[in-house]
Amino acid sequence: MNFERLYDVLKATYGNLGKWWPGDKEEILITAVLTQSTNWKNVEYAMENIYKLTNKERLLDFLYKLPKDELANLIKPAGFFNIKAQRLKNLLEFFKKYNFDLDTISREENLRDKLLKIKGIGKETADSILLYVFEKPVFVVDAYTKRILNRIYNLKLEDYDEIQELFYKYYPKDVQLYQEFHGLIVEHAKRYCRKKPLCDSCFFHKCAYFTSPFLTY
DNA sequence: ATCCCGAAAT
DNA sequence: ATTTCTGGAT
Repeated sequence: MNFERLYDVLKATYGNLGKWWPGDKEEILITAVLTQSTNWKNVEYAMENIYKLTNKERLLDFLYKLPKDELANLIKPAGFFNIKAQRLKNLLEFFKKYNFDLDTISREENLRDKLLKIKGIGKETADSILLYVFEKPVFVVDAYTKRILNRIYNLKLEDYDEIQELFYKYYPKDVQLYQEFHGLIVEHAKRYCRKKPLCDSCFFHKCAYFTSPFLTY
């Protein structure tokens, strides 16, 4: 199967995921950190704890003012809570400089580089924020993306930027497309393309469009 | 390569 | 009981 058809096949399989990342912009900002190497259910538990003490309108300002150890206690179910509490503090400190005005931040030059300077915000988290919060046409690369490229196309790429360029080369820079594409990749990886792959029931295993000679699963 | 961490998924 | 989770820093 041609790489440029991957999106259509995934979409035909899993349907319309739309924006896929749940929550409003302020919420996505927080969950982008909480979900680092953590399953989504535990992120929901952490957000539930937070919303016992505040509401969506005051979310960012509330977390900014909350002492770090209290924040760590709230987000405990999300794991890595001490590190993530510090990372959220670092992130919120950056946003505080703009009075949490997302529209102003969105207009900043070299926003990706500015996000990457925040300790605890790596390429994947930065790009997730750019794509789902600021709605920039940035493709998010994650471990699932690497796994799927490896298993379906035998592309053993490790470099983040190189993988990102691959998607930019074959797909138009479109926010809706990238938002849904990343979601489709995650959903497919969670359901079938796991570390221990479920190839027997995987769609790609007997996909009529699949013609790669490098099928490894 | 290892640490950070709890909890779901298997 | 063990593995894995919408990573990043050291």
